[in-house]
Amino acid sequence: MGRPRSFDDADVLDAAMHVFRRHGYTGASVARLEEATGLTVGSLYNAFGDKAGLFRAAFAHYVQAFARQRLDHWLGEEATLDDLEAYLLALFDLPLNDGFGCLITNAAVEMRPDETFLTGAVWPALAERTERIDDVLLREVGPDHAREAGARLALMTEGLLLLARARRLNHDHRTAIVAEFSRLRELRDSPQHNRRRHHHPAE
Amino acid sequence: MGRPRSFDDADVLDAAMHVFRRHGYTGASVARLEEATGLTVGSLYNAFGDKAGLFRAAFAHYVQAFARQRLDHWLGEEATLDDLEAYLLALFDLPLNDGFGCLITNAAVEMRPDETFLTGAVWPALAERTERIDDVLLREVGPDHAREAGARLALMTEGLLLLARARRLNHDHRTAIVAEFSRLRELRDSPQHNRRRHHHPAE
DNA sequence: ACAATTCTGGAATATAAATTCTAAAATTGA
DNA sequence: TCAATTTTAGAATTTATATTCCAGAATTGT
Repeated sequence: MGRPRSFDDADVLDAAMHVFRRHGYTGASVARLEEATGLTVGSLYNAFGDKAGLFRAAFAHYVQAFARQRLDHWLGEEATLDDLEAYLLALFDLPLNDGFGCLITNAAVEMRPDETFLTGAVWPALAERTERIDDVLLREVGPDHAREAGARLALMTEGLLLLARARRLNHDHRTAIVAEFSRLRELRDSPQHNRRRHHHPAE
Repeated sequence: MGRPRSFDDADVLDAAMHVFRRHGYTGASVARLEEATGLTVGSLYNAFGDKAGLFRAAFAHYVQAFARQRLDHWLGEEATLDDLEAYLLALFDLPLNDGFGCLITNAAVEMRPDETFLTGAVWPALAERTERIDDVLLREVGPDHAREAGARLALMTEGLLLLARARRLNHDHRTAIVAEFSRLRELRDSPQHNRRRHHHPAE
């Protein structure tokens, strides 16, 4: 049924998502997207409708194949404070800290006027991140502290990603994260703390 | 020497800065800027050169007449942790929390590709904010803790402003700020803490 | 009062960008 | 092999937007 595509969707979206991450939505010209993806406008429009459609697909790809990947890797069911710390500290090194930031955070700023995209795509992506962090905290420091610690870490995480894009992340910020986690570990390990530790009764 | 301007620069820049804050740089069309400022393109271009020049002026105006104003008000030479807390908590209420965020934070994301503007305008504006916060902390919690606390608050502050633009700021974040400051006060008031309190010997 | 200067309004233009279109190419199923 | 279908390439077009231009208005200094 017709001529088959000469490209792999995932490859194209991967290239596109990096262009959008670097240049932003408006700064990413169709010419640049052609160059980066290796496709011509015709194919791009045939496959994704228009530039906005390509962006939606690239954003969804970033969330699903990149952000969620990292969440699954570091913040799974068994994740500890160490894992959560490692998840955040990775933002300080390559390949993550390449100076272009996180597409979700960037989109939260640039796509703000597009209510539909903001609430329909950005909010869920942000929520996924914070919920995963909250899950770890709930298990590790217990419900008494998880809420406050979660909100604090949410602020710090978005701050990290903002400063990463501004190329203003430095070693002091890293130290602050490390210190934050040594404090969270104290919270976890304090004996008089009536947290409910996470158990797997069936195992 | 020629016809005088029919408008006040500060008024125009005030209107322009709000347009840029809402819509971003590219999203702010010249037509919208005309409407908001009450000037026509001719006058706008005569006064500021081009759209980029108007943006630079509006950004500088935001920093000087708005952001620095707030810093001077809350984070002066005598500012305490209470003042710093109030400075941050104001971000949760109107008129500050109008859902469009901070022009500096927004520009850090959107203007990232413009190296000249990023390093020449955004970096100094960000630095002004963090340095003022650090000054307060240095006096209040002492040099031993100021560095770490400063980095943590820098992250939290940028996180606040990011989430404010995404319309994702909620009461938990507010609680996290309040909790953070009750902890900083403990640090300040802890007797065994060998901080050097701020004195004015000449007074 | 008049020359010089600067500002204003808005139409005209230029520029840059996204989008559409068309002919050719590559495939499948009959 | 041929009809039907989809993709591809890139030129042509459209659209949106910034920018320029110019004639007229408003001022100052001489």
